Amino acid sequence: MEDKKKARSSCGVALSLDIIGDKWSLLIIRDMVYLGKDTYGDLLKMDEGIATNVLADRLVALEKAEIITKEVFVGSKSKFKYKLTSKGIDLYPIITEIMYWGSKYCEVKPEQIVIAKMDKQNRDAFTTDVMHKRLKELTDRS
Amino acid sequence: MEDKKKARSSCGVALSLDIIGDKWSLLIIRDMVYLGKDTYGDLLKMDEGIATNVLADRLVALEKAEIITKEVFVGSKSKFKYKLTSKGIDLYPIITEIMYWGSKYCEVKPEQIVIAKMDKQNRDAFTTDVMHKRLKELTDRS
DNA sequence: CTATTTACTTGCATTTTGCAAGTAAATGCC
DNA sequence: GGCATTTACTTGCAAAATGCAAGTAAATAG
Repeated sequence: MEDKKKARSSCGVALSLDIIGDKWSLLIIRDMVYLGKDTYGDLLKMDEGIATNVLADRLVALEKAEIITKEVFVGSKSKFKYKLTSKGIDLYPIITEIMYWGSKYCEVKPEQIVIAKMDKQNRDAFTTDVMHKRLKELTDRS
Repeated sequence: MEDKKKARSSCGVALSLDIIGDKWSLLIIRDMVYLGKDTYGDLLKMDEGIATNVLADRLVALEKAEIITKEVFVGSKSKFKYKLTSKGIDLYPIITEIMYWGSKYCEVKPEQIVIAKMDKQNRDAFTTDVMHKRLKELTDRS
């Protein structure tokens, strides 16, 4: 029953990384917030090829951390819908900064170079837009 | 000799996480950019208690990724100095966003709550200041 | 009522991390 | 010069996280 590991320290960076500092969590959040994915099946199809057991495991962990919620689809019993909480949506600025760094220093696909060329103000506006969209979905039908 | 794993995809987020998406890299960078640490010994003393072999391993990986450089101390042969490159310093905005999220949602130490209460403009200014300081050190004596 | 979809679980190999101890060159001190 | 200490690691082994292939089980579709 007990499974929360003890934190490494009380630094905000370390505490955050204890939750999302693994190989997959942020990629799951990325697809949810940016592409709007909300089912196990869709997330499983992500470009990077996450293993079935790892995805299942991460979804449980993210739910425990209150970053996502899980609910059954209306009018269905075998489909589940995963949704970001506001805590989860708030991870998007982190993802944006990571993407920006990547588009500056790694060989990313062409579309992302557009982001790299934006100035900070435009990037921030873009980020805020995506977050507002998700936050709206969240509050519209709660 | 060959040890570069193939990338999971060409997404900037995934490419970045292939480099810095482990339990320790960003904590090492944090101490270097924020606390100015530059030796193996100092980094080993970080609050979170990194293992000696893991630190050694990460330093090699970060050097290969051109995020840090390693050089001998002037006037010494048994001390090495690790320095961030500009690519490494550019990771700081990511760390700032992670710290901000942590200070908003985790139980961080009191000092960091100050950061959480700043508005975005002030946080960005703070981040830029720290980066400028490190960049200056880097260019002053290259 | 059979086939397919959806969301997983299970078992096992590989990789990464954690922990304790050991090493080895350089330096400090008398 | 010689011995303790500092500095920066390496080594060996245990535990945890990830990767891969296959299997399962309830619900839905036709």
